[in-house]
Amino acid sequence: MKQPQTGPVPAPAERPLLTVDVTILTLRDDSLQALLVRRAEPPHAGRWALPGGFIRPDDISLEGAARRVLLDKAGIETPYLEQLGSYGDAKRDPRGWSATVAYVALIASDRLEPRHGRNADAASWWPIVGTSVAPTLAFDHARILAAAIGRVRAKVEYTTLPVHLLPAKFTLPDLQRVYEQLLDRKLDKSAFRKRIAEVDFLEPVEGERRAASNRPAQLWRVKPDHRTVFFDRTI
Amino acid sequence: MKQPQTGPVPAPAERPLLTVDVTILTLRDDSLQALLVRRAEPPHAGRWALPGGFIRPDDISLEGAARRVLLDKAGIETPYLEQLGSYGDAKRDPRGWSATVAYVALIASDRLEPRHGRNADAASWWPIVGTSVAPTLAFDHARILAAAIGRVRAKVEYTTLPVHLLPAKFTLPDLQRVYEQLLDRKLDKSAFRKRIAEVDFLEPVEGERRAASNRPAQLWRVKPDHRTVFFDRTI
DNA sequence: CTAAGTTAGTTGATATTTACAACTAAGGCC
DNA sequence: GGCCTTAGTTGTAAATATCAACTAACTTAG
Repeated sequence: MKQPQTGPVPAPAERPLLTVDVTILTLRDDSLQALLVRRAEPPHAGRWALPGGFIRPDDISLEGAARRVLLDKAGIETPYLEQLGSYGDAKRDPRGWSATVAYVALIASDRLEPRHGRNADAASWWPIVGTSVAPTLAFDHARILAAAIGRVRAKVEYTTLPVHLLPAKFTLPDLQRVYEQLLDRKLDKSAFRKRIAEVDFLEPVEGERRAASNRPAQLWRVKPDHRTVFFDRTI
Repeated sequence: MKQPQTGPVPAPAERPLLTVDVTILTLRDDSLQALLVRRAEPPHAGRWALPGGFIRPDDISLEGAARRVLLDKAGIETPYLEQLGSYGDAKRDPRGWSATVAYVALIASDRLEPRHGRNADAASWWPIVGTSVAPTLAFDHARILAAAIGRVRAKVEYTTLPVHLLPAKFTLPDLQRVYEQLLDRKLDKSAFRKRIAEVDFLEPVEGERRAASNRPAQLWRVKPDHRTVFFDRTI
């Protein structure tokens, strides 16, 4: 009666717990920040944690569950969402064998709701310092957060991902500043613009420019069908 | 009684099924091949599938479960193993809400056991054509396999990952041939050697050379503490 | 109304890297 | 010993990156 592929279906009581946890990042006050929620119940009651939750029978998919969590905990809809990886072992949750599917989400600060979903009081934004955040996090969330930061920083080097941290319309100097903040180094203006032009994912917002007490800058938006594109070289 | 972080622990019967599935790749007969097992039991009885299995209470971690599956199904121990991603939704398995954590494994063909573990008769190697394999696979395994191939091909461009498809000792022309096979294009010899030298992850096996009816080539091995390294540029 | 200050956007000169091919090296084979 | 083959290195032209200077377009001060 052997079943080479998977073995028999495990009894319900032997099934591990399965959750999703989301690292939501935004740029506020010139720093990268993550949304954390304070846990009300044990385990780790009182500790800050990544917004997350158990997979429920009415979720349509893992990504759907991540979107549900994002909407419940932060009132945030349809940001950039990418799967980071899964973390699971017998010990990470005292309630039993537990696995979590971690996601990274990016959102422009102008798209944040004034009130963060239904649990606004328990949620707040924390600046990222290095690869972590000031408070001690619940479970293995510090490790997950560090991996999320690492993923984002790595992708900044060779993709257009940072556009998701900007409003719908932005200037090229805006975009360059975001790259520079995330990479923590200065970029050459002409080389930067050449890369952006090469991958051809932006279109000018005709007639609109951002005025200040200097030469106004052209406004751009991402082309309608845009997905994150990769540069031939690093930025 | 609200629990902002995760909600109440779901009743055992509401917990999704959780599996690991592994795409094991090797280079045999000058082609990239994946190990598949034939399913004996429903669902999808008779179909070929990625080796996989349910997470069991005695597994120590997700990666541990992937290693167990690899050992059970293919008699393969400690190859290169990397998490690919997770796939889960309400419909992918008729038995209920199901998620799988997918892994990619690479192994040198000289490390394959003559008999593939305990279910040798039900397991066999299939050449990769494009991004898939000849038989129709069970569940969503075709999609997972395609993602695994894509991941490996992408990483070949900018990492030392292909060393894991070679025996412990190999020559630089051997290594270049592996890169060329995976990338499906010719590489420049001097540029290739420059990249390899830059990242400095190989050491010569002193005194040993591979003889043929021509100039013998230096044998190399990866340095003891080696992990996959990234090139500054593409290979 | 003009000059100064500031940031946007472009251009060009120089240094570095890449691509390509030719070259030398070292073995077996006849 | 000459020839064939593959290993490994070197050199040169073309492409690309780097760096800084330049022009452009606005506001504000006087």
